[in-house]
Amino acid sequence: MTADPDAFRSVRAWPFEEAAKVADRLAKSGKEEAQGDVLFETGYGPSGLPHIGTFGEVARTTWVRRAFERMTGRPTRLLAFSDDMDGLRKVPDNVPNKAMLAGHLGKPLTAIPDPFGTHDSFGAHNNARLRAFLDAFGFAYEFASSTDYYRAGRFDAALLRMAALHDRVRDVILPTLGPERRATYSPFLPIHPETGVVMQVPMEEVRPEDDLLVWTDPETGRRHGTRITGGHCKAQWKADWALRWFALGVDYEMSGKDLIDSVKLSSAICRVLGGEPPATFTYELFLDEKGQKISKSKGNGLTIEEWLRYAPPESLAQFMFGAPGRAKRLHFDVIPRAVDEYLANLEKLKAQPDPANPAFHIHDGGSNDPGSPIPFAMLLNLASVVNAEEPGMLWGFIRRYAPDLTPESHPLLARLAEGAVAYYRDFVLPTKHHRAPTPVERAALEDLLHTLRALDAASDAEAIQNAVYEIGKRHPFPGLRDWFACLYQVLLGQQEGPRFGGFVALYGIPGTIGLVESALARTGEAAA
RNA sequence: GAGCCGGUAGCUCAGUCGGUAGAGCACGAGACUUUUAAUCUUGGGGUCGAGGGUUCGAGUCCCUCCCGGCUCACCA
Repeated sequence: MTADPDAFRSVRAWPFEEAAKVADRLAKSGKEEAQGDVLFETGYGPSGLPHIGTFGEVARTTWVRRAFERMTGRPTRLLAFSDDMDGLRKVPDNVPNKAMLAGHLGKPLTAIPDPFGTHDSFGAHNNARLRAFLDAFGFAYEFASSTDYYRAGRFDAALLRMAALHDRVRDVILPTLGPERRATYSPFLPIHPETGVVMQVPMEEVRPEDDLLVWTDPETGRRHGTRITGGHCKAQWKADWALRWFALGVDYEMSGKDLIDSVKLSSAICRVLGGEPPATFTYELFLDEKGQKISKSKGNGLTIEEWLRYAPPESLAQFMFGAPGRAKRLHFDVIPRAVDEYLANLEKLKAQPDPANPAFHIHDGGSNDPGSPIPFAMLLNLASVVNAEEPGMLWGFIRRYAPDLTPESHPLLARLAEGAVAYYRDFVLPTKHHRAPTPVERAALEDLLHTLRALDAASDAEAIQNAVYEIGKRHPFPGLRDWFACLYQVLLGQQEGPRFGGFVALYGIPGTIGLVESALARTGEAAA
């Protein structure tokens, strides 16, 4: 597609609307020609490991970034910024060596040994996890470590400027704090020269001309002088965000609605420093199936591993694309719908590259993926009907439906078949109830057992079906329907089922014999 | 207290530029048949949360209110 700014401006898709915001901001601020790359940022807290929200934020930011490139033709960068210099507040639950970590509370994550023992520091470990996560999805980004940036002096000029404007920055922040914090608050957090702890103490003197902060350790009563620059102090969170925006010239950053106040405050600080805050975007948080908020400690909601167990990442991207400004329920039940929406959009994309199509963004403009001619919902249904234990059973039916489909020709379909089997195994199978046979049914099943053992292993579905049908007629069932209902309820544990001969042919005669044997061995209440 | 999002069929939701209210599921009826359905056809079901405004015309735009959910007011 040729870059035609006005055409893309009118596209009814939120990434283009966001891209227009970025373009307008650049035009207004006069940065249009001044600097080169337009900078998009996503930020990461120190303690959190990458999760499903991380995927959403990076995917969404990437879509805005690409839309902006199409709209303006300008080069961009995506900075994945890790706030790894932040002090460790509490020992996380999900790590080894908790006692060791407890001895390092308050220190920057990059100054704490790695509890996993695989990296130079806890911060480095978390950073590696983040990068591996982003790489696994093929995101294009540039990683940034806060510690590295501070130490390399990339914030020095901005820090000195913030020191020179110390009172004005405080004036912006203080009204938002409670009276207790207000008394001691400083946007500067010096690193203790002896303990290495990130200190939250009042500044007695802020002397940018001497590159010096003066403060007192409340524990020892000793006064310290700490350099402002060179990584000897860091900025408190909201000031830190503003400092970063100002120093790096961040043009776009999105965040959850829990950070609305922080965005406002950091924007105000950024302006005090003399910068223009980035174009920002607030997305809604996700809820679980009951409408409760997703909380890692509660364990509700859905992890990204769980989603990918049942469906490919494109379907998760489809989910993340839809209505970011709306609170959406994120649980297992939304997966089939997201998959089928994605499949439909993929087909539309292949027919015509429409920038309003979510798949256009997910595939950065186009795709020649053969997709899946079979909807995921149908595969799930099929998996349940045939009691699918592995994808090959689904493929037996798929080939009958469309002989030219193979896992090789349609890898996405193959992935969906695997997901459907997993979904069936995890959600449908546990609810199945194999009832015990009645005396009449027991006799018929024994008859079936002998018949199956006598059958030629190469018998086709029709021959098996006829044999099963004859057994039903030999025994005193009120109707043949009851014989087949017995087969489904006793053997498969479900109310309905596939044509039985076809099922046996696919499932195998030995396997079916096993089902009958275990059903006959089962004791317990017979159905009335 | 401040802010964000929502309220449309029994359920989950879609509804584009303001132009005669839609889908899926569920439910009802029918067709097909060696029991079945990855089959087909079809039906019923709506105060679009309430009120006002703009308009020839409002689910849609504006204002007020009600209800529900969430977030922030300590830290990041």
